[in-house]
Amino acid sequence: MAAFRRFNRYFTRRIGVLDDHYLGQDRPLGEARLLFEIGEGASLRELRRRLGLDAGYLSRMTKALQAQGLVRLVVPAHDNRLRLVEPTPAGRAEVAEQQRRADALAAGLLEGLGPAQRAELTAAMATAERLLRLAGITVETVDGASADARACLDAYAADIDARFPEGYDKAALVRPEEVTGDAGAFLVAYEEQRPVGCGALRRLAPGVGEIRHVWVHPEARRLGLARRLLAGLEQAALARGLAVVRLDTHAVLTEAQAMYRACGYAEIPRYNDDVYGGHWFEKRLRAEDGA
Amino acid sequence: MAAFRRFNRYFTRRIGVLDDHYLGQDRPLGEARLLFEIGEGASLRELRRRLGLDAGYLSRMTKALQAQGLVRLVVPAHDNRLRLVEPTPAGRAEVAEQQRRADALAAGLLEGLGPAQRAELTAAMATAERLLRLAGITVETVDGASADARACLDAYAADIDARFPEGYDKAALVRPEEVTGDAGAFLVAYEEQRPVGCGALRRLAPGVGEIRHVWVHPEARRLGLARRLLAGLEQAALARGLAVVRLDTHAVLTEAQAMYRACGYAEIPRYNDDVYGGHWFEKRLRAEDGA
DNA sequence: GGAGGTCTCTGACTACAGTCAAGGAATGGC
DNA sequence: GCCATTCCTTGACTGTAGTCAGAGACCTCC
Repeated sequence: MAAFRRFNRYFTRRIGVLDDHYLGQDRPLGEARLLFEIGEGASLRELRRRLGLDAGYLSRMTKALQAQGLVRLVVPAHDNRLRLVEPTPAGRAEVAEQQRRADALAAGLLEGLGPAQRAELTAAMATAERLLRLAGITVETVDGASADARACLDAYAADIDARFPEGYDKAALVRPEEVTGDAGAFLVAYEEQRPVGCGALRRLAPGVGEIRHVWVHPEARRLGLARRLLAGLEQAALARGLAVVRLDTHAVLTEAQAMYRACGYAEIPRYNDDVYGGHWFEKRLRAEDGA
Repeated sequence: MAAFRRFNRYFTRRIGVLDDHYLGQDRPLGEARLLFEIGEGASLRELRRRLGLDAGYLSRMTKALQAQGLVRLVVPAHDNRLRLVEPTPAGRAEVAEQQRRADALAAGLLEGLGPAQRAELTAAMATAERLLRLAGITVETVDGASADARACLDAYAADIDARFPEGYDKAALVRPEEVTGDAGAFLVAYEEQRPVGCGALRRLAPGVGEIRHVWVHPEARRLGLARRLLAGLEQAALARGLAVVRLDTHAVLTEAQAMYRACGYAEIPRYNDDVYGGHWFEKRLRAEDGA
């Protein structure tokens, strides 16, 4: 804990401040950040949400960037209230220059290290980033019909539709009422208010639950999030008096199968007529599981 | 490199900004930082140097803190121009509250992690900090009579005086002219403009140099800095046509002996009449050493 | 006993970051 | 067709950070 705070202080002082300062250089920091966030184009609404800025403040900064010839404002056809901000060639060049400067700064910071030390540093940072991200993700029970739940399921369906040789029919997804209240549960994992994973639990038979649709956003994989979702679903099952949970996976999802085995699931014979099923698993839950 | 920048961005956004923001809370960030830096008391001059602030700005902020009853200004007896800033009990309480808040924030960030994951995170951060610090340290050749060189040698002498059972007589230190120009070299390692280590090279005989006074500040140990200093001295020796370097160490400095062996030094018979010598080492240099 | 330098304080600024409220234009639901 | 809502813009502010120049008190060195 003390070590954590120590690192934070040291790192912020050495890198954080510098980074921002050099990035802006000849331009107010707010504008530089905004320009960077615009990227290849974004709506003002989106930028306001993402950066948490006041509408008036954002409007003015955007105008300033426009006056400098760095961005263009266009009105989208489908909604005349909105404004899309797009970088001009000059704006793109400016961002590239920002990146170049930041890279040069980073290179300068690493100058004193040999290749082996750099590799060690990179590995340590990757580990720290992975764990910090995982620490920042919260798993919440939401209504199966909520927008976030539907968005996750849509992404899940699109994801496996691309991976299954036979595709995936969205009609096979759980219905909201199956995962609500006593019947079951729907969990969504949030990273900085953005849903990045989900999992569903439904009642299969008395005392037996089924786990379905465990999914993690591609950008949030390899953090250990699927295990957290699984543990949360197991806890939800126990809370509903379901001492046994089952699930099936498609034959192509080999990593998923490995994870279920590692989490105490044992392969069992086919228990349903799911057309996508290739492997069936079961786990008997005890109170300490999913804690 | 990309990973490095990625981590910087992520970390700054997640931790750095928050940290500062929460720290200040009901007080301008500048004042909060200043109060923290004052610690148990400091002179305005010192604070100005350390924080890189404008004299007028600092004066005003200090006055503001004084008006809030958080610090006291006293004039030191030895120089009436200076002002010492000391925290009042209320100021101390304020800093403690800052710390408490920052700790709570950090604890909140780590909440989602189990003990094993926390340990992994802490280890990764310690590694990253060690390497970043090492990367930020520069080794420079300075005049043996310079203030920094003398400060390092004084610290070195005090250090080993405490460790040698028989104490240490400063008369045994190299004289500035022995480590100047063609005769030898004096290296000082700087971390953020502060000298944190040194090493001396002098000519012992034609083609033979002697390395002396390799020292690292207690707060900069275990970074691998002694090896860098040693490599720098070897390079300096080669540049002066000294293909062989020797050195001696006291019997109690066992870590130093291990380091010399690891760096290619072989123990040899006594080659001088140094009263502090307990082990004598030699290394034949090749062009690639010390590069 | 100056002369030159150091240290602090004060006044007068500037720029950036951010907030609040009013209002116009457009949209969507009824 | 109306009304509430959304989205953006504009004007009027506030507070913080930071700079610059001048002046007074004091110190050190010669």
